Amino acid sequence: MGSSRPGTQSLQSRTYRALRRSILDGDFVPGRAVTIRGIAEDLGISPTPVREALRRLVAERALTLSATGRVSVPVMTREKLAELVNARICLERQAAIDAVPGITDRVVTRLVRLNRAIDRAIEAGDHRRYLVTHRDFHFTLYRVGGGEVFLPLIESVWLQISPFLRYTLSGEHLSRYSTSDRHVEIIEALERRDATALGFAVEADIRHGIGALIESDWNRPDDAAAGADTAGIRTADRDSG
Amino acid sequence: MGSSRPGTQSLQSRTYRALRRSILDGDFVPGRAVTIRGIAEDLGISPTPVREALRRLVAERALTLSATGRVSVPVMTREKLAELVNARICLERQAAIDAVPGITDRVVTRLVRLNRAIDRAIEAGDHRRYLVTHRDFHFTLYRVGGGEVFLPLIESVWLQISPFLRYTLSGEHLSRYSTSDRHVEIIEALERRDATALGFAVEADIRHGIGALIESDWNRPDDAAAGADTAGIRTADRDSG
DNA sequence: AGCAATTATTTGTGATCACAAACTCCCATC
DNA sequence: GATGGGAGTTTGTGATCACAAATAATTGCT
Repeated sequence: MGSSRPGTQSLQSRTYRALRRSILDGDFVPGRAVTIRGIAEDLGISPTPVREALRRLVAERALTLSATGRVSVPVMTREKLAELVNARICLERQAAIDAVPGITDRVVTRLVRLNRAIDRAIEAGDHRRYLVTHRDFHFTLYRVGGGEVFLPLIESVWLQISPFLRYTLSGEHLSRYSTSDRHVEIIEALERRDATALGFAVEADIRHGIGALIESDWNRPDDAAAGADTAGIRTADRDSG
Repeated sequence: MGSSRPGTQSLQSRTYRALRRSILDGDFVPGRAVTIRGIAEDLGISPTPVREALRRLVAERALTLSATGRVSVPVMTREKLAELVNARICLERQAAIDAVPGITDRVVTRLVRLNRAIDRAIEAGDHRRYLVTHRDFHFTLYRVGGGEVFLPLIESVWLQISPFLRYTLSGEHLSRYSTSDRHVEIIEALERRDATALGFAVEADIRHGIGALIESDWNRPDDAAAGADTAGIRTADRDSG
């Protein structure tokens, strides 16, 4: 309504999408504080729509709200990562299984193409492109059967994991923990329309792709996290009661 | 910061909790439009914190945002309910299983007491009290092992189902589809610390408690939904892309 | 130099206002 | 009587402002 042109969507919405994409692409550093006015100035808009976008991301657990009302990128802990992996497994396995009846050869072809794109990104060492194509692969599958319930839940979990991937999936990790071979299992199960095998393949993909990193030394300090609370999660959400 | 007293929490937060409780308790009628200024006037506050609270509930999928920016209580469809039941099963089964290591006799005792309270609410035909105690039973269990990942996801699913329960769990349904016996199975599995049996018990509880209603004639028109879009879900979320 | 207290700046919160789009209601027309 | 158009009202959006709390910077003291 306050839009200048009819076709234009709200500023809050565009701000939300921009921030969300930045988070998913790994641009947000865990522990970093995010200020309303700071983003508003960067985008050249008023604080109002920025506040709404941030609150929405907080509601989706992509960002955390400190006890003082400060918004920041959450810091990962081993316990939280283990929970996130569990959540990914049970949600995405179900979403994949639900997709089976709607799978067409066209979808499988697209997944094969995306998988090749993932391999190319890994070979090129292109971290950002890896994240994008990898995300595209999974959500292309889940979108087939998933409606308006599972996809938002899965997206919330991905948003919570993404800032953490910034550290783990860089350098040698990117090539070592390649998920490509697991994706081949997924594709083969899809070609056979084998829901059970697909479920196991998805679980294996998630568990080996991220779960293997739980025990690695991912908790190294980071230069960009200076001045932030690195002692643990300060996700003292005032509204959880 | 804008709080008048130090101990007081934000207006937006209190508004959010009030609306959320109303939704969970079944006070919100599916299809009904919710206006920012309307609620603001009811609460005697400015539209600003109300807008934030509503946007948060929209982000948690408790309310839907129409293409024109109007907030309303979502209308249930068979497909969506089936998805929600699936989501409940996979999330809550996992949450229950994760709770097993932390189960103490104290928790079991409390669950037994809550189950008696549920029975009393059913006998008394107290719909509201049934919803409250039933919710308390489940979340008491999930809180034991669940951290900050599973609980918000489960809460989001419950928020989506709650407005729908208003219609189904009234009158004869309340007594017929009593979940008490399934809860006994849950308690027995907990006493044996049997995670596998617990998972099946939770799944059975959800599937028979709500899933059985999918095929019943729940889609009857409602007096209070007058003037609302009853043809289906108008959840044209502008930000899903 | 190290540390505590004080000042200055930044930041979130909530109210108010202006604007345009959407909705409602009414009436004219077929 | 049903339908289409137009004035009046309602509503969401975003900007701006005032205020208080929180953080940062600085000063003063030991």
